[in-house]
Parts: sequence; structure tokens; C-alpha cells
Amino acid sequence: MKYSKATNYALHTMLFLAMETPNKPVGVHQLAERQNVSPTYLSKILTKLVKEGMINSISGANGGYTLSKNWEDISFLDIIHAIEGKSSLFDCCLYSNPECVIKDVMLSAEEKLENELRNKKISDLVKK
Amino acid sequence: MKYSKATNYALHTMLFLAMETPNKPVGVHQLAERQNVSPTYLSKILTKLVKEGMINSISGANGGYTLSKNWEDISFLDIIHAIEGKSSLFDCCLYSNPECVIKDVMLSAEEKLENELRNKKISDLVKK
DNA sequence: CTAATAAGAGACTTTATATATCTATAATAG
DNA sequence: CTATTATAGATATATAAAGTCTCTTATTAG
Ligand code: SF4
Ligand code: SF4
Repeated sequence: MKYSKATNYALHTMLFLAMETPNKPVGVHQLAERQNVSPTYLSKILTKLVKEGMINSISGANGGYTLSKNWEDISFLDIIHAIEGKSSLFDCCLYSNPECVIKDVMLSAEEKLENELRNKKISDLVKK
Repeated sequence: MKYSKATNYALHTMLFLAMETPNKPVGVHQLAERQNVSPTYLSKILTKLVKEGMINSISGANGGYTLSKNWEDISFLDIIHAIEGKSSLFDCCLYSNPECVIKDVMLSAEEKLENELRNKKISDLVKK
């Protein structure tokens, strides 16, 4: 079990954008170069962030990506969910079993992880 | 990112063994049947638990698996680590960067998850 | 001792997912 | 119109998970 590289790229891109001049679009080429990843692949990842409303994309010359208006509220968990999906880490075969003991432990542990990631925002990393 | 099925099988097997008469070996065939998994595959998973000293295996007629002496101390985290390995969930490209901000957040969140899993033991599920 | 039983080991196959790449299309600034 | 830049979809490659098969080793009931 590991976070995907795509999640890593998404987090770094958000951090880069947060450190840039606001409202000035940054092209995927530049973002990809800083992370040693192909622009087309990064583009595909960033499109997920666009669809979740975390960043805006601007086509055409001088286009690129900018952070969305509400970017200061975006948490690590939001970004991870956008890339990895929102389903639980633990797949139980019988969700209907109300007596289940294993599931409770696994889900409560996952909740601790998510709480921490929900409380950390990209904007926390920028404000010094 | 998801826990593997192998982890699921390992957790369930530990729970089954904990509910059985102590010291009476349970064969892999029986354990596999209860989980709808092939015996040879489950065997491969259980061998990992044997190597970590969590369970004992007994060959030959009337053989099978028993919990190890210290089984009451075995945590969820121990079992998960035995199957999934102990490496971090977050792979950072530059571990050497002391200024890293993303890594700190990811590792501290993982720590919260692990703390919870470390505090929950299989024996907690059996004692009523 | 022998035959049946049961775990372990290694090679292999299959399936699924992650990680890309390639090409074509759409939007926009100048 | 043309150069630039994002988006979409098909395809390809790599890696890992999940499962099978066969042979070996250990134990014990009889
Ligand atoms: S014990 Fe819980 S985790 Fe296991 S099969 Fe039942 S419901 Fe699922
Ligand atoms: S910022 Fe942190 S996570 Fe990102 S490359 Fe640097 S050390 Fe790694």
C-alpha cells in the first residue's frame, strides 16, 4: 500500500502554484519540468484537480493553470481524494455484518489519518 | 491506495485462531474455506506470519497453525507490517531535503494511522 | 517402516493498476 | 491566420497483486 506518484505530483503542483504570483497562469510544461515528469501525463493528473474545482485551467497562448479562488481552504485530503478516489483503504467482504470487529478498527484508524490530512492545508505551507 | 486482500486474509486468520481452543492446531484448509480463498495462497500468506513469530506452524498429520505464546501483544499494525512491509506510505523523491514541508505532513498523518493500529490488538477483539 | 497428512518453496500464470505515450481536437492571444 | 496551450481518447508499457501448480520436507498415526 502506497500513495501513487500521481498524488505526489498533484501535491507538489499545488505547492508550486501556491508559491507563484497569484492569477498568473503557469503552463504544464514548466510544472512538469520541475518534477521530472512528462507534460502530457501531468496534464492528465491536473485535469482531475480542475474537475474538483481546485485549480482553473486557461487554454490558448499564455494559458496554464491558476489556483481557484477558494484555494486557501484546500486540504491535503482534498487533493489526495481527487487523485486516489474516496473509497476506504480497507475493503471488507461483508459490509453488512453489524458485529464486525476488524472493520471498526481499520476504519477508525483510517479516520485518524484523514483527520490529520484534512487539517493540513496547502496554504499552511506558504504562510511563513 | 488500498490494503491488499492478503492483509485482509491475515487479519481474519489471526482472529479465527484467537477464537479457537488454544494450542489446538488449525489446518490451512479449514482457514481457507472460511475465507473463500485457495489453501495454497493462504499458506503463502501465513508463512509470512510464521516468519515474524506471530503464529507457529506444525507439519504432519493433525498439524496446522497455532498462535504464538506472545499472541496477546500482537497488534493490527504488526500484522499489517508483516504482510505489506514496513516502508512509508509516501514516497518522496528527495528524502534528504531538510526544508521539506510536504513530507512532514504526510509522515505525521501516517503516524496517526499507525498509532491507532498499534494500540489495537487482536486480543482486544476476543476478550468480551 | 510406511502411508497419509500437512506445511513450505519456487516457478509460473493471470489479472489489475499505475504510469506513461501518442495523436487528434478545442480554445485563445496576438 | 498562426502559434500556443489545455483536453480527450486510444494505446502501450511496467509493476504489483492475486492466484495456481508442482515438488519437497516434516510429522505422526498406525
Ligand atoms: S469480520 Fe468484518 S471485516 Fe471480516 S468479513 Fe466480517 S464484516 Fe468483513
Ligand atoms: S518538497 Fe519534500 S516531498 Fe517534495 S521533493 Fe522536496 S523533499 Fe520530496
